[in-house]
Amino acid sequence: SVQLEMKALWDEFNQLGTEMIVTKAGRRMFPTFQVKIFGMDPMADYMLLMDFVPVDDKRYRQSAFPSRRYAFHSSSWLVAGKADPATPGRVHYHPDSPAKGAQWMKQIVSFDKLKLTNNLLDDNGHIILNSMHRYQPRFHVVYVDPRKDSEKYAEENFKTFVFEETRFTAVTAYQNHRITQLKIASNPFAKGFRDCDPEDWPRNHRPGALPLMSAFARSRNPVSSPAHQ
Amino acid sequence: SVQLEMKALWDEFNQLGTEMIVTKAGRRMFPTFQVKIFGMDPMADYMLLMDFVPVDDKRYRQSAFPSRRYAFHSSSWLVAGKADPATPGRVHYHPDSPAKGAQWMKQIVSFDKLKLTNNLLDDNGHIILNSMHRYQPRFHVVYVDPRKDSEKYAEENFKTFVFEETRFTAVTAYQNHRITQLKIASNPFAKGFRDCDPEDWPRNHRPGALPLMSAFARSRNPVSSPAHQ
DNA sequence: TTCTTGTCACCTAGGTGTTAATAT
DNA sequence: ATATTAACACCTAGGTGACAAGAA
Repeated sequence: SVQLEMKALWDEFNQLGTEMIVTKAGRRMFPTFQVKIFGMDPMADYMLLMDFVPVDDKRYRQSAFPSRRYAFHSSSWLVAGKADPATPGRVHYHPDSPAKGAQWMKQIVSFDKLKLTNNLLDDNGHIILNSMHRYQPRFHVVYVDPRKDSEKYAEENFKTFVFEETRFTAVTAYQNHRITQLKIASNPFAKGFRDCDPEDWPRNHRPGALPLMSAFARSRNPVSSPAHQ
Repeated sequence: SVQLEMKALWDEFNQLGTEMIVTKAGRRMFPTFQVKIFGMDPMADYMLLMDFVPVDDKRYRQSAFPSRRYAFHSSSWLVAGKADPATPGRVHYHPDSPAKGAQWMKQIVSFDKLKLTNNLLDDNGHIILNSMHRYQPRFHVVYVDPRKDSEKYAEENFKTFVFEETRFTAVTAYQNHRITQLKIASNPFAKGFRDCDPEDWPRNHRPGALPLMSAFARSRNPVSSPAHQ
């Protein structure tokens, strides 16, 4: 079984409609996809990997609220048509693969080397996504079968885990200002953009104390809640 | 078979009498111990590890040249007596261990996570060394034998490689000023202490063009060559 | 009008030798 | 006199969103 780390944070993002930046060079996800794993055979070898599947066949666009000089986005999504042709469905192997079950289970497994790109010709092995489309990350565990005819057992040696709270829209620039503010508030690398107390975050952000960011986020973008569901 | 990377740099240090800093928190080696490996079974599992053995049973000290106000060291070593009691002979496993032969061979194997400490009570798993003692790094390859009674074959599943040019004296502060200058000139993290042209190093430092540093090093410490052999 | 790109200041994270103070 | 320690400025390396300019 698999447990998603930082679930509280994922939930908070998901509530606003998570967005992930894609760039030509590749951009990490935030939050990072991290899991705790239970119930492996400690002595057996496993490969861990992720892929991303489209949530629907829609292309999104920002609604045409009168935005003064393009400074504000409306933070609500409209369907803009059918999805663009699917991108090459790449897969990201966790760089420690293959490794023993004991190794995977003894600490949190973090996919912090995974990067998202919108460059169809990327040759860095990054995950290629279409901007303005929604995606569902998937996590796969593959048991490395020592038997000679292991291909025959491919089905049973394979297990997939999906956490719906990790869904996101790929974007080249943030659309929902509250997403931006939550990223700034919770990602240590964005600390330079914080203008609130240097306290309270992420120090006090522990499982159980969930909606810490709400008040702060509310004070920024006056536009109401997103319509991503 | 195993090939030492950056051999030219190691030779240059060894010629002056290599010194490695040890600290309580742990200090990396420079140069980093890196090797290219050939002739493994691509499909078999191997563990890679390093340890450090005393070169002799001597304790060293700086000679008592009249040094004005402790500003200069003499850069020559005297035997100060018998070695201190041996430290716990720790071992450093390359963090990618175990891995397949194919994985180890496809790129340079770097021990850049290895740290040296003089703290006998260290609990970070660092290599514990006695300051003012000389050490020989050793590199070991262990074949992970899939057989049930693999312990019986421990001898033949084990291979050790020693590069004498990687010998060094553990120190808490540099003793030979020419070693300091060569570290500053060749270690990117010490760039802040360079006062020469920002060119020429390490850009031009390629195997085949060896004594690039000699002129620069010569111009600093007037004291003659070391006596570490 | 909407979306994308490249550059930038500002961070995190951590590896350097220096230096002054302290320990032996 | 010699050896060790801890704080420090200055680097490498690379992850942030902001912003202005460009593209569609």
